[in-house]
Amino acid sequence: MAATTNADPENSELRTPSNFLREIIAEDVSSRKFGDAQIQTRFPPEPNGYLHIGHAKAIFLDFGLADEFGGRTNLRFDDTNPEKEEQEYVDSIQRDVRWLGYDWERLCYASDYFPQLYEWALQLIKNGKAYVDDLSADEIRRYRGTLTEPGKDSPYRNRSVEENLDLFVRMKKGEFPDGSRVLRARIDMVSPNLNLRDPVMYRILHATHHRTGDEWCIYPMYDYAHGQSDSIERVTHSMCTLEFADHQPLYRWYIEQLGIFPSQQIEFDRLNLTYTLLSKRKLLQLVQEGRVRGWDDPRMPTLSGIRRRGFTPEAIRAFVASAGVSRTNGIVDIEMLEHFQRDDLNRRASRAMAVLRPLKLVIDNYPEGQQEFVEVANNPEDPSAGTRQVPFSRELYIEQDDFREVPPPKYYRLSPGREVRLRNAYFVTAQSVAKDAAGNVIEVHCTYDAASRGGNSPDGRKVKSTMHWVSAGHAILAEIRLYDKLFNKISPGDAPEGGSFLDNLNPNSLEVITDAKLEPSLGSAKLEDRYQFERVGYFSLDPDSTAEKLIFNRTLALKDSWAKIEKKAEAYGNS
RNA sequence: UGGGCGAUCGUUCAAUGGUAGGACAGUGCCCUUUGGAGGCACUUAUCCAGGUUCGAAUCCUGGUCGCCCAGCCA
Repeated sequence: MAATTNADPENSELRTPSNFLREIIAEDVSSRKFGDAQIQTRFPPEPNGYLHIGHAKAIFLDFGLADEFGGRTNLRFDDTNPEKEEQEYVDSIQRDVRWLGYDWERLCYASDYFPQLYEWALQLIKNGKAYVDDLSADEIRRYRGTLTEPGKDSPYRNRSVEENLDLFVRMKKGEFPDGSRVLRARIDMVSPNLNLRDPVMYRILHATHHRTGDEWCIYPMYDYAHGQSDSIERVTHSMCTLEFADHQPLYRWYIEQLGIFPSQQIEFDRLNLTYTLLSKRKLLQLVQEGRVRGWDDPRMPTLSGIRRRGFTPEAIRAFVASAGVSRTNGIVDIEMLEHFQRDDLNRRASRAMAVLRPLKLVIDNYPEGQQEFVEVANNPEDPSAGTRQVPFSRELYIEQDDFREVPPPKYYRLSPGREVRLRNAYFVTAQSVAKDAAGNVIEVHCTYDAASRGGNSPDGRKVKSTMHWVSAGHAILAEIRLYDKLFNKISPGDAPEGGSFLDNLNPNSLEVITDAKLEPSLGSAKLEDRYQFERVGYFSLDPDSTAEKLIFNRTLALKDSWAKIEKKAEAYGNS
């Protein structure tokens, strides 16, 4: 299996109308640019952090496009910098790619190509295309020139092939300390493209690599490793993000000098989301400083974070497909992601009743000690999901928000004298309230209409509101974690004057409710189950959950038009 | 400021010289045993100035604005 996307053109769900990447590939296929070679792509993360929603776009494109053209995709770890890379990240990346719904043809590592890359470096030296430079990092930077000034040649640029060979071999043997020498490509110190001003190919790094251990003490740079790795894997279309566009001439230069398979690089725009930070470095900082609980904190934009939050791969794929691809740098509204997630969950999530902030509701004319079961649809969107029995009794919990002693305009829920429907159960009319010493309503007393069982009155009486409820005597207790945006600024990476991006953190991004009341069926919830707590939002079990203590995460709240009305009223001066 | 890339509704992606369209967001109405979902409708865009053409978002010229590049990171 290559990928679980849509090889079938009939299945248009994930098809965007058209995009420039698909057109390039289609053109290359019809012109037989690569002869009989199949379309080959690769997803090439560096294992130096966890994958995030931005990577989902690259994954979707790399795997999805290859699949569309009957091609294959490799997962390749770009592990050329041992100082930042770890096995933990290698593992998490594989887990996340699979979770998104993709499987790779081959699992590759740039480090597997170290011997070949080394041989090729020797070849370039012999051809006079590479040299060992003794300049310090600082000197190299100064010799490179600037954006507007040309660079100048290193005094070591014209060493003999023999001397370069000798020095490079000894670099590999470990005869020199870190930073003392580098191998550079001999290209053009006055090129307007800085990447072509004799770029470094190898640096000395006496560091232990997570896969090759201490076998190497010289490591190839990204530019020297990436194109050749593509070429080795016979990658036809090497898609990467826009910031690498300036590297393309160098990518081609190495391949041409070596005369190897002509992989081609194509750049597309990165995914940016409002209120979302997608910088690996800054996400790492949040984790290291304990600003979040870890890489999989449900507020994190990492795939492991949003997975824990309850997001689904189907929704993420649909979102990424719909957001499209281009070469502009824009920022997609986070609400678009949320829309696709709600849309997916609305179709699939089992409905349940849960009261987050309980208020006791007592039905005075319901016989004490009596209980009954009402039949409830598991998913009104999907009759095949069946029904379940939910216990009902004299004492219930309703949501605090669902009762107002003095109802504001347009408030349809329960208030003294008003009749509403308890979902799937009965009509009730509020009669009186009980208050604590501070004057807070702690109990609402009501009467019910026994003839309205199931939720309809035989006389055709209408009510304006339907509310969820949980039988007090049957309720199970749970902790609920409510999440809000991690940052309260559209572009969280933009630091305020004299501050840092941490100043943009939303102090209220996590709210924990410890005494939510759930209907009994929720007691058997499993990690992979998705629920809609009716009228509240989408929820799923958190891995912290135990048999003794249920913990649910709110994936997303339901759209709330009453909240909108309330907010508007407030804006108009509480009229 | 040298080089590269780009510019279409508020946002995002289409339209490949021939009716500027979809999605998200927003607004209004309808419907509803979730103030959810659904349905209908509405609002809003081709960066600017010239040119080519019967016809330009698209091609040409010149501007303007934005992003990226001066790691022995990727």
